[in-house]
Amino acid sequence: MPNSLLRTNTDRGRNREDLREHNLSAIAGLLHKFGTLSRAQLTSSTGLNRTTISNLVAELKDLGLVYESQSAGPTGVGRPSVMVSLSLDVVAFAVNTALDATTVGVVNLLGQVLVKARRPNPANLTPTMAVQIANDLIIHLRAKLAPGTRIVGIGVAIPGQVRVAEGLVRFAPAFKWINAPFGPMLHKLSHLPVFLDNDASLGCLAERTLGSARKFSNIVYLFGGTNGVGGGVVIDGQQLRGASGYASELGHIRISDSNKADYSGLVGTLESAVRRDRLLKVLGLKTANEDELEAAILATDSLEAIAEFHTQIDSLGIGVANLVNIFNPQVVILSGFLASLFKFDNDRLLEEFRRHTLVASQEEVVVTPGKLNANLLMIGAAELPIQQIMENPSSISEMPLIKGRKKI
Amino acid sequence: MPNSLLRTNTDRGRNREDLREHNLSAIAGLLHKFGTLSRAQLTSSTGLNRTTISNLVAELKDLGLVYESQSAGPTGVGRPSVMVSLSLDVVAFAVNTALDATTVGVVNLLGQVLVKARRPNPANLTPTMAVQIANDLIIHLRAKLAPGTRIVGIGVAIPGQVRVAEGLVRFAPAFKWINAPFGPMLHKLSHLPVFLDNDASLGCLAERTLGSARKFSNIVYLFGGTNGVGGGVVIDGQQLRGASGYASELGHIRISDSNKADYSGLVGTLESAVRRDRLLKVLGLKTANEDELEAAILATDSLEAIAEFHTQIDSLGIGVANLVNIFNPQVVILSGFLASLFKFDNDRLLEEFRRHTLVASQEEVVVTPGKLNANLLMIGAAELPIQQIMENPSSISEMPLIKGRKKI
DNA sequence: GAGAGTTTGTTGTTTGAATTGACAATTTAC
DNA sequence: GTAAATTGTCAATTCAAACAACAAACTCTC
Repeated sequence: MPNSLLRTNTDRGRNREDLREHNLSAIAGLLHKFGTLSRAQLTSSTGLNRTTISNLVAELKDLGLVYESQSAGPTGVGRPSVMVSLSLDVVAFAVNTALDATTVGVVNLLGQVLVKARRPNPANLTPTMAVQIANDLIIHLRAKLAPGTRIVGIGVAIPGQVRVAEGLVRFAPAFKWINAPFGPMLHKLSHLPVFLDNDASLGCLAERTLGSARKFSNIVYLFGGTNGVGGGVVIDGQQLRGASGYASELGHIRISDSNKADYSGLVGTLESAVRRDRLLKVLGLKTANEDELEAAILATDSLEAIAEFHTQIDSLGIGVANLVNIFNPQVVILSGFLASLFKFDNDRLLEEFRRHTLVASQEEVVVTPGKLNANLLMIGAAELPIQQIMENPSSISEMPLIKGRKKI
Repeated sequence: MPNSLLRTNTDRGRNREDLREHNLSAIAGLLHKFGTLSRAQLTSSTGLNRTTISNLVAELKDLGLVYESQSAGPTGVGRPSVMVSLSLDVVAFAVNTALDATTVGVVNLLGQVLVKARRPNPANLTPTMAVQIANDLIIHLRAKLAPGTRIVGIGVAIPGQVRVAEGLVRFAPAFKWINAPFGPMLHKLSHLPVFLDNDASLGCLAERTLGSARKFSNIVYLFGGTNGVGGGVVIDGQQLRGASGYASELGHIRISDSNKADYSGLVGTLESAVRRDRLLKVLGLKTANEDELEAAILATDSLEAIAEFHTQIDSLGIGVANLVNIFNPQVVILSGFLASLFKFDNDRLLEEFRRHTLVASQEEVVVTPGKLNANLLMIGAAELPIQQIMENPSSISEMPLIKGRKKI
């Protein structure tokens, strides 16, 4: 008897409905990646017939997911093709529950952050309080949405390990949460679909959607922040999540015999060797935001500081090398203060990286800093419900619509 | 304009033909995983209609990929369902080009190795010679195949890095090959579809098909052999290959500050710390096959040997921990002499592993030795062309068929 | 052991998503 | 201004899956 553990979606049969949904999804996905495309481009990209594209686009239009417009400039010989774009009236809420504050943003399908709201968190934040604050901010922002706006759900970035499928925060050291059912709780209050993921994984998703990884489908992403080093991995366009959703804990791979511990108590790890607090210390800073820290790193001429940079860069090089050997990605993105270290001396980092990788694996890899900063997690978190819609376009009709007379 | 780098198969539209092929593939895939299944089980597993299953199975039967039979025992209330099984007349060639010899086997869709042939390799084996030897053995075995047998292709296990999509051996240190187009060369001689992959990845594939990983779809596999430590990874049922096919070089992740080099010249890696030659040395052996080595490991009471085992086990524990943090798999399979070390003291290995993993990630992981030994690479290599057929069942009609009167 | 109840296989019919073919619309090239 | 090229649209066609109805083959009950 087939075991549920084993049954994957490739084993499931498909019917005509699935076929239709897949093709709608293919169009939505192309538009999400490339922005506006002509119906002719959709035809050649999907390999479907002109008539079919026409039909599918009409359905997406009825669903309110896309709109059509005349092509602007000259398009060459022949009748100009109709341009298709993702609707601007469809948005997702992005929630970032961080140590100091909760931020909620409204993000549209293009990844543009339309509005943000922020509220400081009290000390000893409990899951219940965090969910309450997030929901308050959502209600606040929701009231501002224009009539005709469709809400597709909530994406939440959590600094910790998340069981993605259940929306469970398995362990968040910053808050000392263990097994907090954040997703179901927020759903109960908001009555919206809620999706959770680890913050570093969402940073990766953001860079993939709008940042340095846009052109790639095999990506390793490393983020260095105040809570340590996290990571995200994309394999053939799919986010690596693992069996329970805990995968891509790239900061906790052991790279050294050292007994220095990281924020989770593991010794000799990448996170224990590449530390923001030690950078602040050698630079004589107490606190600094990302830009300030980077400016200080690039400006200093303290030998002690530079020695510390070198040590950390070497460790980072080893970490990157390990990940390249393991994943053979097209691109490695360094974000947060890791990007600053890279900018300080990228030659040194690349040299150390090359020294520890197999020749073949390092051939075509690009190591590059991240492009997004300010709204990184907003974009990444919003991407979770947005991806859901892209995979299942017709489900948008069940999502809440802001009522009232639509402005023209 | 859509960039070819970005266009994935999810962007491509599907038509009725694709739908049909997917459903044929779903049935073939289920049979490949579970062996014989009834039409009723296929109906519930795929979610398709009885009529449709009947129709699809009939087509697979016409293709010669499956056969039907009466159910043997009692099946409960109601009319007994017809049993469907994969045909026994469809085979693949498996080639293992190793340092000492080339082995070719004939493997059926059930993963059973029907015949094998082996020829010692000369010293300084060139790619041309290796391909020639493999093809000779294939011709030899092909002559023995019964009339009515369908050949679906050749799978080749290579000890080195392989650009899978092109069938190129990028680097094989054992033979000192660089950029050998093994796949195209063998195709030219044999006129059969040829698929190459790294040997450790194929070991993983074999354990997944018939061994310890059968029930899992998120797998980390580590193999220790005479050429060092290799690995394979399966994520949501898909083999990890990376951008070029070089991924899952798990032996070359750096875990220590040590300057000891591995077989590829990288220092401080898992492969440099867990070494078969040092095991042989402390055991006073010159050579040993897998079984002999394992027996010696489990039998010795030399304190020096045990100390070496402990050192290697600790390193292995760290390596496994890193991989669990990165991949969050359901199972970690240790194969080759790594399995012997595990059997020597699994408690020590598991303890070291747990000490270096995050609590959540280690929760449900099973660490276990591999189950297959003798025909590991035969099964894994054959799986490459077989998977191709499972994904594209109707393509089997273009594969060569042994002519003559079929025996009954 | 006969009949009720259950499950599966089969046949003819229906449904609907993609395709095809023909023609109209709109641009560029000469 | 006409030819060539490309795209949009409409009616008709195709065919894979589903549906409805019935036949077949089993178990269970009395």
